[in-house]
Amino acid sequence: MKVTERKSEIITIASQLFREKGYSAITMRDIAQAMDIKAASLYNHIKSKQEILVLIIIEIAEEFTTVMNQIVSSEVSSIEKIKKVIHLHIDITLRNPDALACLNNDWMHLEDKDLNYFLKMRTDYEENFRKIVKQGIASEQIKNLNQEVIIFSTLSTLRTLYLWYNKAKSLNDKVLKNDLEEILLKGIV
Amino acid sequence: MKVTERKSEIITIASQLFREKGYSAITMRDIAQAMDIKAASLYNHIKSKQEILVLIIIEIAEEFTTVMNQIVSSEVSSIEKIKKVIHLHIDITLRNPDALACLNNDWMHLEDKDLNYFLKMRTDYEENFRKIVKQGIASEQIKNLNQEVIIFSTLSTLRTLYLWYNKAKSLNDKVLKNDLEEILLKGIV
DNA sequence: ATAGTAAACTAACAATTGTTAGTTAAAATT
DNA sequence: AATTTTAACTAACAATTGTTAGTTTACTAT
Repeated sequence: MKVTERKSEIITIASQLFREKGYSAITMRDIAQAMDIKAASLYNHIKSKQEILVLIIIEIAEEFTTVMNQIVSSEVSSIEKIKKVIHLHIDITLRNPDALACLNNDWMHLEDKDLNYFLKMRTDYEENFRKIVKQGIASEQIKNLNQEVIIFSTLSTLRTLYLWYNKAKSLNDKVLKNDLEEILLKGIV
Repeated sequence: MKVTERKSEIITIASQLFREKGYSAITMRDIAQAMDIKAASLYNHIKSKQEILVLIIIEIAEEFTTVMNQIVSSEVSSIEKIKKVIHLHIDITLRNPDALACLNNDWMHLEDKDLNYFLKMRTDYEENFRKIVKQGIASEQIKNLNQEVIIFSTLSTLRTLYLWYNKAKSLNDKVLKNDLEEILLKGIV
């Protein structure tokens, strides 16, 4: 199933619009207008509004899943694994901030098997992260604080990176990675 | 302008529904059904769908604004101020997780002066937080890392606390405050 | 040149949207 | 007891929604 030029234009523009007002608030006419065509013309390229959402979200989710699996099964310390997770989020966010916003805010509008597939990936991702943290606490590389609090405080920051994209853009990619690592691992004090 | 019993019921139920699918995806008929009445009956209590959104969001935003102003002008160290900000977020989140989700996800559907008012409060809030961090760096209580990265990593976690409400609920309020303080200030390593 | 394809168009649809008007029944106030 | 208020109802509206059908236009391959 080849993704044509025009089709990926739709996905890009839809991501931007979905990001601004959410999937439900954006109409096919909005998307069409942003592309300077009529709403009906969109259907030459995509099969439904829902398909656009699926294409935006699932690809990103799969990338997270793939790389997280590699990280978990790699032979490095827990701390190094967490650093890799931080880099993963920064990389994807800088490359695709709108799609990430959409993934974060509109995943619940996925339907049927796409929704289930997404939720499975999300749960697995968190479970993998939990594994890393557990391992880190067991090996005393990570402080023995409440595990869930560690997980959510870290993931919260990583998942909402897209909100700070504009500031992050003006930052050097290296500085961002470095300072974020430092803050998430060693705190601000 | 007194808020009647029934009116606050609508606000509570609407918050829950908005949280699940977003403002745009929830219809007046959805809200009515959840209250076991007809959509038209809602208009005996509220003047529009938009008014519901305003009532949900603005009250919370004003509470953040008020308390943040108190914190900034209090005579304690930067670290103590940040601790107070952490407690502020935890307190409001535990008390009102649905409204907070709504504030985070649906603020862009506010209109005209309500939108401007909200954005002003949000900017001021961030500016106040920035002041605290600046002061902390200047007095060498806070590490000299990129200021914006410190701000966004902290606020990201605090703003999405509502996502972890269920886990947080099972936690002791004191433990949550303590561990979150520790993590945000001194890191996990 | 001819035929085929890609991608736009117009027109229209059935369903759903927020909201209003007018009515009714019960509760509260006079 | 009479009146007003509260809060529900039914019915309907005009606008907007995602989508389909059928048509047209221009480029591509034969």
